[in-house]
Amino acid sequence: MADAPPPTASVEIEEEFDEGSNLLSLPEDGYAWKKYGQKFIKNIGKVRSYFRCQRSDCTAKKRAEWSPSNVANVRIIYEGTHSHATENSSSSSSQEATSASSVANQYNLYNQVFGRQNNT
DNA sequence: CGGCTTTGACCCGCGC
DNA sequence: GCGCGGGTCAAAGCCG
Repeated sequence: MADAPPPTASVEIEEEFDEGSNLLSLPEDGYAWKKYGQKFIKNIGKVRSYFRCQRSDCTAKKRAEWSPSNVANVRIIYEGTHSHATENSSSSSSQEATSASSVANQYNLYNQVFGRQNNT
């Protein structure tokens, strides 16, 4: 059986968020992501950020794409699969991908990409 | 002090 | 065959 997840999958899921709906609240999956690159794709006229799971056993990747003129509209693309549960250790049971309603804001993507909170 | 983040440069693949 | 784009890695800096 397919023990190892088929790396053939390019993009798993795409989610779109807009400020008017969630108001600067990226869907924190509860995973720890490490930004390893950011580039402006003129082909689509958008900025693309690349995130990777910090776990060594986790090959999951996260991609953030938004327009420089509309940073409120961010498209998150999840690539790969997580081999470990979320850091949000709540119910060590099943993590339903159906409702990822995690209110965990430990990682603010907006703070990572749009500008860290420089509070003095 | 450690950890994480950021930027630049380099590399490879594909298209024509 | 060459050029360009996209993607990744590395190093350094800063913050808590």
